Amino acid sequence: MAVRLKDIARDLDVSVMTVSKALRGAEDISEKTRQRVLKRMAELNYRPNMLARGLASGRTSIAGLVVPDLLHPFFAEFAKALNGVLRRHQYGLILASSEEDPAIEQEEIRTVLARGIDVLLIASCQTSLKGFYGVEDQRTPFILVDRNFPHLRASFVGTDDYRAGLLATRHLLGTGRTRIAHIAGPELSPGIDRMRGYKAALAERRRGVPRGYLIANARVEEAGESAGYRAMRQLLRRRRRPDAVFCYNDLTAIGAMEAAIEAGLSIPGDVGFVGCGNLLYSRYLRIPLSSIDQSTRQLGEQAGNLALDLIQDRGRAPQQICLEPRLVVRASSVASKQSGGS
Amino acid sequence: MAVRLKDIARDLDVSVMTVSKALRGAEDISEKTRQRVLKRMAELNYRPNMLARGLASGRTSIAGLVVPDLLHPFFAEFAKALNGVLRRHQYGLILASSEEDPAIEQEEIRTVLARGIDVLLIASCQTSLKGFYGVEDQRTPFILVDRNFPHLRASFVGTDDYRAGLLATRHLLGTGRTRIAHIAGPELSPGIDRMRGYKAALAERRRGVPRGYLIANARVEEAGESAGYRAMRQLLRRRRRPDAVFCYNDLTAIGAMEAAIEAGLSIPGDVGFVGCGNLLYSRYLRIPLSSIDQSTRQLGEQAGNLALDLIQDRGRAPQQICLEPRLVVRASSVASKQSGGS
DNA sequence: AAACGATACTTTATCGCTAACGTATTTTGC
DNA sequence: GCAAAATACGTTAGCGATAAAGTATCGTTT
Repeated sequence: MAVRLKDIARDLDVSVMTVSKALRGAEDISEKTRQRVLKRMAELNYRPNMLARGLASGRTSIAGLVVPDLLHPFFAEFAKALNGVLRRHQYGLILASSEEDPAIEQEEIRTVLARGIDVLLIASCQTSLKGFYGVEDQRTPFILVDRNFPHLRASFVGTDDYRAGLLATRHLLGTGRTRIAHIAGPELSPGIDRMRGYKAALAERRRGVPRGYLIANARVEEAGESAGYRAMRQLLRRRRRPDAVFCYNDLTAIGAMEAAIEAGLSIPGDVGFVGCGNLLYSRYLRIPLSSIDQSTRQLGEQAGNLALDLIQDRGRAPQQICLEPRLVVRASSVASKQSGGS
Repeated sequence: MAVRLKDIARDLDVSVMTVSKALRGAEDISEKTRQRVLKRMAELNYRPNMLARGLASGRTSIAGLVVPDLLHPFFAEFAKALNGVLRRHQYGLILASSEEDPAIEQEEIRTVLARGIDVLLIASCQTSLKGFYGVEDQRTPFILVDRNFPHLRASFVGTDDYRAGLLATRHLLGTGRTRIAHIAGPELSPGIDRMRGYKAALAERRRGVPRGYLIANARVEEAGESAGYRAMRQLLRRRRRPDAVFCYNDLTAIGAMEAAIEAGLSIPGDVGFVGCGNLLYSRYLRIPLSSIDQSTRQLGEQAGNLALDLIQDRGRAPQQICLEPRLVVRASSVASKQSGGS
């Protein structure tokens, strides 16, 4: 079996407690004994049993992350950055996916909590706060990621989605488009706020949303491209077809552009597109996609740092971190541009 | 605090052990008592403390996964599928990334092992077996994923990479190409085997590898596209430039195609490309990419099932699961095709 | 009716580690 | 030179669960 404190204690003829203290750098240990202990630990390749430590100390050095979809590049990138921060602080990451299903999400939350995680990060797909009761009355600190609940006084790390919608739509207006449609996301904060931004940008020009130009698509997350494809087909059936579309995210935009190309339209000539998320691959697409960059990596890093802070100081007030979105212009919205941005 | 067995035992005036047995469906409990216990558990929303259970029973219901890069769509897709299988069996997943660094990998392996995982899945970036000593002499069963060590008698789940290279290169030969280059991957089993397949396909036509047509790129994984870009630039400097390139993976191919387009070449007219991995986005690229599909999702599912099997039956002999690769032809290699495959 | 076995629990002893307190031994102050 | 304080270690008592073995209670068998 694995080496235990007990083994080292026996070897050195000291108590288990002395070894434990030396390991964790406690104060009341002589330098000499500590060195003896550490030496022996190195020889035996000792690693503390984290289950036992967690059970005894109440801290596991594990963070839990619950996302709707691991495969979605946004969450993959987020998870990677988060994991990097955690690793550097000797923290582990236990991962769960809700598959965009509120019921699974609740179950997964309970499961990871039962594993004694020190902090929970969650990109929730709950449409109401109801589903959050389980988390709230736990002692475990938690951070909402990407999707916020306006009336929940909780920590949040995400994008200013209202501004994202604003920037995207302003950009399309700025390129002279007049009939701008929006393929909206699910009814969670990002989708709602991006739509609000879209409407606000139109309102700045004293415009409203043209009838039938707002496509709601509750299940857009699950099948980004195909939902985008279907939504675009719907838009193309309008009497006056739009000359630009702001899409909830890049995957949606990919599908929407496919539909446009299939219908024989030229991009960005006949119709311009802007997505959101600025996925790694968006620049390599058939028509490089203009997008709103969310600084996903920074989001992951900030979330990691906040998580560590919350563990350190349980009493700390919830903190809201909202990164500024940034427009990246590529060929899908502006003719002259071959490619651009990062 | 959370509800414990002790609380339920007190409420029902039975011993903790009785409650524990009722919970786990042991035989020597009366139906009546079991129902009483389960009822009370439901009322109190009881969840067993998995740390305590793990410590006492030696089984944590957690699998560990160590990958080189979470962001790489192959591993993201694999992880998603794996996680799906595990979730359905009430297993958790603890995730670690080696960032393609053998030293970090070893550290992460030790870390996850110290957390008492029941099984380890690992896509290793060790170039030699040396780094595997730590895993081998543990009791924890493990599965090699994607990257195999030929002389290690261990379980493996991955692709027949030799055949992948063969299929890709045969396809390019079949479209009448005569000067086929290869941008190779790192010196791990997939890279080595795909290259072997490439050479074998050429040999079938009594051809060798033209001088300078084989670009080795040790660090290709870390920065797929930029490495592919650089490699292609190198190929374009040859006196006779290649008329086709088989790329180690799709990311490499994306970068390589960028370089070709930048050099004013037409794809697939002047030069054809085939990648490997068939990423979700490969069909939406500027020029839809022909690729070798690895059935990544199935890989994840099979790995999950094998992992569960290994936990059930520790003595079981190592099993090697090698899925058949499948060619997906798109516009990057054949002019007429607009798009194809799935 | 004694013996047996099945049934349905309970008791005891860990799992490996840590928090909190306890106790020798040395150092310090005056 | 003696008490108080500091130093360095040890003891005890869990954390919340489970494995293994122990014990009442009962119906059955012969």
